[in-house]
Amino acid sequence: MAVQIDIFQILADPTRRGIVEVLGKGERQVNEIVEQAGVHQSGVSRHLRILLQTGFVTMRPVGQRRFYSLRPERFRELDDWLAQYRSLWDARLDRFGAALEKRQKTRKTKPEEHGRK
Amino acid sequence: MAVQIDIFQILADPTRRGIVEVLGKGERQVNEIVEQAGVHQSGVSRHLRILLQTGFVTMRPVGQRRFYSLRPERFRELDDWLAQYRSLWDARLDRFGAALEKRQKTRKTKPEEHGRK
DNA sequence: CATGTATATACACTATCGATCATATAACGG
DNA sequence: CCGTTATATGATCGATAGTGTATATACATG
Repeated sequence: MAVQIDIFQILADPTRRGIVEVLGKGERQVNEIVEQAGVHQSGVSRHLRILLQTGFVTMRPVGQRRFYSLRPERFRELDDWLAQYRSLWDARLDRFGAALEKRQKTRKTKPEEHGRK
Repeated sequence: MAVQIDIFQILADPTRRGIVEVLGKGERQVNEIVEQAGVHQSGVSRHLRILLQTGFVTMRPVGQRRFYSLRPERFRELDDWLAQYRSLWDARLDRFGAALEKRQKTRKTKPEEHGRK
C-alpha cells in the first residue's frame, strides 16, 4: 500500500478532484460522494481506492459504511513542490529569486552527447 | 491560443514537469532542454507548444533559436487552488479551518438528481 | 434466513496521450 | 545558392486510464 504515484497524476483527473473538493468540506461516506461526483458508484469507489492508496485520504469503516476524509501529507508535498517556483510571482521571495537568477547566470554550457537511440 | 486546460493535466506528465524544472533555473533554448529531457527533440517541441498554449511559458525568438521561460500565472493559480486545503496542515490557518468545520457540520442532505447520461 | 443496502472489484470497451519517425520550415554560414 | 542547424508538425502506434455493467462481499434488519 501507499503507492507512491505522482501527485499531479492523481489530481489530473477532474472527477477525482471533484471528490477531493467534496471531502474538503469534511468527512463523507461513499454514497454522499457519488451524489456529487457525476459518475457511477463503481467509478467513485475506484477513485477512492486510488486516493486511499496514494495517501490523499483515510477511511473509517462504520458498519457497512465507509467514511472518507482528506489527509494533509500529499497536499503539503504539493506545496513544497510549488515553493520552488513561488519566487516567480511572490515579491517577498525576491532574495531567493536572486539566488536562482545568479545560478542561472552561472550555469555552464555542458555539451554532453545526446545521441541516445 | 491560451487553451485553458487543467493545470494538473499539464503538470501530470513527468517529461513536461522535467522541462518546467529546467526552466525553473532560467530561460533556455530548445536544444538545451532536449539535452535534459530524455525524449526526442520533436517530443520536447510538442511539450513546449502545450506549455506555451496553456500559459506556463513564454517564447522569445532570436534568429532561428527560440528561448522559453516560465510565466507565473498558472503557478499562482495552482497556489490558489492549494490554498483552500492549506488549513489541513497549516496550524496558522486554524481559524479558517474552524470555519470549514462548522460548515461541514451545518451541511444539509441535498438530494439532487445525478442521472446524467 | 431472506432481502435490502453500502461498497468494492473483475471485465470489456474506448478514448486520450505521449513517443518516435519522417518531413517541413526557416534562419545561418560559407 | 547550398548544406547545416534549430525547431515545428503530421502520421502512426502502443500504452494507459477512466467508464459502465455486472457481480461479489459484507453488514443490516425484519
